Amino acid sequence: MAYIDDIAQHDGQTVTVKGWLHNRRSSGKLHFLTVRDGTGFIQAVMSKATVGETQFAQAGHLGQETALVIEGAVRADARAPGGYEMDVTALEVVGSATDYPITPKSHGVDFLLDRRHLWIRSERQHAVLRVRHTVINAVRDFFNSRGFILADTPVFTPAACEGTTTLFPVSYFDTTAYLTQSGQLYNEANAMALGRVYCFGPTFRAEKSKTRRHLTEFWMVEPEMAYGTLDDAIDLAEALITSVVARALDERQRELDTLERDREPLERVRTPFPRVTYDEAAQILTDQGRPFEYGGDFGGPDETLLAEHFDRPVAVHRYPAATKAFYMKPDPERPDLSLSVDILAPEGYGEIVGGGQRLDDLDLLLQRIREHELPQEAFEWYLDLRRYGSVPHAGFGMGIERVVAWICGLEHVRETIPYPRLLNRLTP
RNA sequence: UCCUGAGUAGCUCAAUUGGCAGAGCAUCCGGCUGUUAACCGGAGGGUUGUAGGUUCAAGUCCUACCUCAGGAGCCA
Repeated sequence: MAYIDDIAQHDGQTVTVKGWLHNRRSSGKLHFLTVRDGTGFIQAVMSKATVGETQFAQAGHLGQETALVIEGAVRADARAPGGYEMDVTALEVVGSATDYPITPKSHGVDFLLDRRHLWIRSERQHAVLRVRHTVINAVRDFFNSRGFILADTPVFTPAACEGTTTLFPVSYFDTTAYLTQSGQLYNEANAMALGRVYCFGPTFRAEKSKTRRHLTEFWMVEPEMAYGTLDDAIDLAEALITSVVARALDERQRELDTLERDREPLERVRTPFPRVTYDEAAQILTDQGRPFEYGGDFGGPDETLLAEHFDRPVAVHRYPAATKAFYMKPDPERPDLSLSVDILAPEGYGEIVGGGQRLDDLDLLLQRIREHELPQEAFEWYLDLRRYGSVPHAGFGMGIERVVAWICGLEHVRETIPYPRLLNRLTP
């Protein structure tokens, strides 16, 4: 028994591989069977002279995705796509397959998404999901090695936390709960308890967005640091992004090749990142002749234009307070600005990080809650954090799917998660 | 919610001015001892998204609806 991924260790040996038939080509008295086992792909060569007439004929009728076990000798061969191939001595069918819908030719997005449970068997999807795996592990290792404590926040949240328009309501016994759209508020409580913390889980937004950057269910990692400042948050985000990209480049070369990803832009991702204020960013856009109203948030095309100015991710900080959430701390030198930051990925992948320093003053926070017309009673527990030993603190959220889409060079974030949830798609 | 575009064979797409419904792949049959989305020969496969309308004649023109895609707003 061997896995294709480490087939090179078995050169010259006879091994058994358990997998599925990915593709088949025939040439008279030879069958070329591309077999996949989840770890990789290998070409198995079956000769009529070796296996005999009956088995050879049977193998000629195997459908794509037939589950099978093959036995054969491993041999290095320059003609084989993976550098190695197997000379088949025995083949056993474990589960048959006929008329597999995803053929080796091209398919449309809708067709593939309807068959996402099968689509993930393809080579490109293997590559993307392996990169995702590496990104997630790199994120966890990054925080774990720096003394951050994983403290996950609830998925069910009570009513009316941040305005309900983008929240998914769910029936919760005799009341209504909402699926979380951020672990932010609980993260702050956790930071006051444990110092430096992070949460990492799915978040939900009922936004009616149909763009290549949006999912209704996506995974977000959110660190929060007690006694942290805006600059600390930017430093941390910069180090995190750099670390994750380096890890993907190091561990997933083969996958990035499969995806035909140009590695050069990723290799430029090193600290320090350029940092510009919102005002400076607005100036850049104005200089580019882009019609832009000062005081508003940047749109998708604005972000792309801004990112094109730099050779690596760019941190845009100090957005107008009016565009950001009620818990953002105002800049002491310019109270109309907030101590906030967005980090924009290159190549049009948009905002991958959003965060900042939080409001730690009780009276000002109460005022903001009133200004945003939020129900104070729902925030009493959050206000307690300012009543009992309030300290400066900062953090951010990073969207995993956007990071994976950027690293893989994909057109759309829907391929970065096994089962994407989109505006009009809840199945499979 | 708004803007733009697209729905034709299992899949990806053609079909000229409104005039016989086509190809490649997949499937089935046959051929080929080194194929790389193999190739070669043959066969089967259609309520042209749905419902109306105009016309001698509609895949093609008109109306409504449905589905999908891309984008805007909003966001990670």
